[in-house]
Amino acid sequence: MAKKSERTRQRIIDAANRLFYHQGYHNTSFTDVVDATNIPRGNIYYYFKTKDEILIAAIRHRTERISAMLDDWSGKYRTPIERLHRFVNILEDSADSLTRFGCPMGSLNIELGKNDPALQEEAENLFKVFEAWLAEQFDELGFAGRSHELALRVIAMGQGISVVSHVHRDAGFLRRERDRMLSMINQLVDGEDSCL
Amino acid sequence: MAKKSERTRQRIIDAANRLFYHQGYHNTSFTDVVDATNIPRGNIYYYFKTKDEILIAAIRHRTERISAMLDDWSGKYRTPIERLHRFVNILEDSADSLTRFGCPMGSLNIELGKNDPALQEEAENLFKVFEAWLAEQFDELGFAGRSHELALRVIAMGQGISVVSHVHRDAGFLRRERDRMLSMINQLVDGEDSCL
DNA sequence: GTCTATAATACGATAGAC
DNA sequence: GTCTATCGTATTATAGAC
Repeated sequence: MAKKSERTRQRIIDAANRLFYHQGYHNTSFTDVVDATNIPRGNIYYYFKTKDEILIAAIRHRTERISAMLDDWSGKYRTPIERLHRFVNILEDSADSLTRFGCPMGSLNIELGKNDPALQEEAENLFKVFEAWLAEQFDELGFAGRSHELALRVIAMGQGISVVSHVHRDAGFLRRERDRMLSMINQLVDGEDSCL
Repeated sequence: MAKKSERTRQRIIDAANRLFYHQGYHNTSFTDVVDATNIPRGNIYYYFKTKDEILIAAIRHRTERISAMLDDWSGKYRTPIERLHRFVNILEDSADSLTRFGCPMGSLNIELGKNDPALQEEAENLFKVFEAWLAEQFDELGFAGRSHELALRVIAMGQGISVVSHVHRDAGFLRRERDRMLSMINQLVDGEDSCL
């Protein structure tokens, strides 16, 4: 079992990640993290020198979790098409939170991109991990020449769907568009003109 | 000519709109507005009782400007297809700022949607105005049954493109995807299967 | 209507006892 | 390593002179 100090550190990161997602980074205060964890201020400062450091640790933790998830999917699903379907079904798995709070990585990047270039660069990795994995799948499907382009397009579709469903609090739109994305992927694999 | 007090009020709204777009609402302080306008604090509070009131006035002003722009386009362009092309070309007109700061209405809605429901409802109108206008164009094209669905989809595509180009600071992606959107609209009008 | 001074509080961060 | 008390500053907002 991990040391207690490691678990404390992780509790801070988990609470911060949730707060930054639900409230936004600049709208979340240090006191919010204290209250959410019941860990005293000074103790949190023992683990992280600044609020920015908490954010960076939170982003890195998210990135690692996503990497692990994608590795798992690469092992669990044998064909690229199954993997792409699994990816698109994130929209279903997270329909409620996407509708309420937007996409965690999209909303964070947009907030940080405005005025915090160093932090946004860290958050950009969340996208890069997904995009590299998606591009692998398109490579395997024989779209080597434009696999990255297809990956970006799939990500952009997911982002657009998340934004609109969030703006209107409309999970129905999200689910309808998810179904469309699944069809488009099927069409691409079947060699039809698929709009992707 | 408008009264001086009206012009002062408008100067506050314009500066706030710019700051909220470039820095985000919660990351913009009252002092930022003071510094940007050179209008003393007390004077700004004479026009707006709270920071939230400045935001609401700024959103309403944006909404009115968009409405006026769309009315102008409805008069200036005679066919729905020309109007849809004009809409998509926003991506070209604003390529630089979209890449640097994201979409003004998308990023604002995402920020406010997290924790400020009353303010987000106001910001949602920015989307509704665009969507109603787009739906009119699809109605005129003979897609009456699904004109709102098509409008939402066009908006979602624009949002997704904006997010991805902002995240990677990649105006090239934005321009390539804009071209694709124009083709998709042409295909839709030509009766081809267009993915829209 | 215009502007300065300042109140009241929230913020990120530190000092130092234990 | 843990925790409390507090510093210095930035924040939104107000009071009140002009």
